[in-house]
This record gives sequence, C-alpha cells and structure tokens, in this order.
Amino acid sequence: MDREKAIIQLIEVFRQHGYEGATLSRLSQATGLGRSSLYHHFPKGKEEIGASVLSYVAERFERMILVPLWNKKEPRERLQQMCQNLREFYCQGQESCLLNAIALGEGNELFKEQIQQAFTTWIEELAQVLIEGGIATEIAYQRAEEGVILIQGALVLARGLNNTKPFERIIENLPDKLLS
Amino acid sequence: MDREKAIIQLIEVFRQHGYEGATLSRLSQATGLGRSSLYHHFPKGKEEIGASVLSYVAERFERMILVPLWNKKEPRERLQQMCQNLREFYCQGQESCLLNAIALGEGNELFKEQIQQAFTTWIEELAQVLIEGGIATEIAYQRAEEGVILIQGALVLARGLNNTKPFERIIENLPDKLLS
DNA sequence: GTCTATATAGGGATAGAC
DNA sequence: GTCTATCCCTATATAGAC
Repeated sequence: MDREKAIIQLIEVFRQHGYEGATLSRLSQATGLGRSSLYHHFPKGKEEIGASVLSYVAERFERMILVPLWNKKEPRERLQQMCQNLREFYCQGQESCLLNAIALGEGNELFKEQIQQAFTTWIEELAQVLIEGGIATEIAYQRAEEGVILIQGALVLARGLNNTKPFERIIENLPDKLLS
Repeated sequence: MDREKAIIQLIEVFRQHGYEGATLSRLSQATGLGRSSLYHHFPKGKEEIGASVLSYVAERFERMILVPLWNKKEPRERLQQMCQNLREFYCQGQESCLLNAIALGEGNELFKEQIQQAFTTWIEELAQVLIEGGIATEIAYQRAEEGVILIQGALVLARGLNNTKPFERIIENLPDKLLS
C-alpha cells in the first residue's frame, strides 16, 4: 500500500515538530504530495493524519517492542531482544519519541487516550516479564515504570545534548537493571 | 519590574505548546497584553520572547537547583535540598520541562546552545557533589547523567499518564540512588 | 506603554478540472 | 490520485495615534 510509504514520511514531521508544528506545508514537502493529495488520503485533514501516524507507530511499536516480550525464552533474553529492537526503533537515540513530541499543546488533548494507553501497556507488559523472572509483583511494576522512564529520559537528554551516548548506555544496562 | 510578571506568564505557554505552538495570540492572552505591548517589551518579537523566557528559567533553575548543590553541608543533605526544590520547580510533576518542550522544531535550532548548556551544567554540578560524597569520578558522571535522565523521563511519563506519581517516586528515591 | 489598523505571509480546508 | 485555484482564518510584524 502506498499510504504506508506516505505515513512513514509523515511520522518524521510530527516527531521533529510536534502536532502544532506539523503544518500541511511540511507534511506536503515530506511526502512530495500536494495538499489536495493529502486530503484525498486523509479526508478529515490534519487531525486524521496525526491519528493515522500515531496508530501506525503504535502497531510498529507492538511488533518490534512488545511481541519480543511475549515469546517463550528466558526473561533476560526477552528483555535483551526488546533493547536491541529499541535501538532500531529510536534510530540509536537520534529520534525523539513520537509520544513525547505529540503530547504537547493541541496534540495532548486530541490524542490523550492513545498516549496514555501506549505508556500503560508498555509498563504492564514489561512488568509481566519481570514477574516471570521471579520479581515480586509490586517491585516488578515499579521497575517496569522506571525502565520506561529511563528510556524516555535518555531520549530527551540525547536530543538536548545532541549526543546519543546517554541513550546507548541506558539501553545497554537496562536488562541488568530491571532483573537485578 | 513588570517584565518579570509577564515572563512568568509567558513561560507557561512555551511549556505547554513548545516554540511553534506558542503563538502571539496565546502569548497575548496569557499576559493580558495586546500584541503591540508585547512588541514594546520584546522588540525583536517572538524569538526574543522565547530567548527571554529561556534565560529567565535558567536563572530560576540555577537559584533553586544548582545553588543548593554548592553549600557546605553533607552531600546527601545537598541532594535532598535539590530534590525538595525540584518538586517546587516542576510543580510536583504537573509541569513538563521547558527544555523538553522548546527543543522541538524551530526552537531546537534557535536555542540549541542554551539547551545543551543547561543539561551539561546540571550534570557537571551534580557529579561534583557525588565526587565529594566519595564516588569515583567516572561513576559520578554516569550517575549524575542518570539522575537527570530519571527526572526528565519521569516528567515525560507523568504527562503521558496524566499522573504525577512516577515523578514523586523518582524524586523521593533520587538521593539514595545517586549515593548508594 | 497600550491601543487600532494594517501589511504580508502562511495556516487548514474545499471545489473542480484532468 | 494529483493538480490549480481559491476560501477564510490566523500567523508574525509594523506604523502611528493616544
């Protein structure tokens, strides 16, 4: 489907500029499509584009990050697989998180549920792995939450310092940190 | 000075909407000043407003967060003071970090140096305290970096979940985590 | 120091030809 | 499915009265 190609290019605009900064001009330029073509693919306009981008990323996130947590291997191995895929998902820390970028201004109101759902699910699935790794339920949830915090914080700092090392270091140490 | 009152109200707009979403209409509404009054106080327009907001917050940050790190008390006590002030600085986690909000889109290019400087200084000063607390230099820098990452990540998650508990928990445990 | 008025550009969105 | 043309609104910014 060609819509998918377009969406992949649209993601970048929302990631770099947030919802309000993702103007139709930028969206048009990023895809090479004229405004009217964008409206042909997304009849409800910018809000539909944002929603489509968000749900495409949510699918990609599930496939790359959550699915590896569900397999039958050892908990540590599953976490290592997640971390490996996180490197790719966030381009070694060069990409900021779409959830962080889009949760500003208007985007925060428009997509509140999807954003909250994404974070909640991630923490939940991560906690399940830790529980299977023998960690007490309450601690598992706290650690899972802290794992997500570390990843998000590392992405913020990597962008602020213009240096991916903080992200790489956090990812490298994450499995140990979660299971210790 | 009345400019200070205005800036305090302007901060909120940039925090919630980022640089591109901080329109003159919103800035005007937040302060109660008309557009032309804004141009009287900030002749170079929106970019000057953003720069002024950023440097005002940098001063406030130094006063509330960095100065407590420089006093003569025990390292642990200094960190506890920093954490106490962080709660106030970020309004118990209800406020997102201006650095994160403004480092999107155009703002990221316009204010790159100030943002990078702010993060670098914070990590540096935090590491010094840890070194005085008997932690080896290299470890101290890694821990300091991780402290900043935890705070930033906690703010992102608190906003995403619409729940300040992740932030409160991170702040509560931060001194132990840094010094252990 | 704040106002009204206005300039110019760009915002999101739609109609209709091809 | 993409284009041109166009709508109305809002964006940043400026000029000049008060």
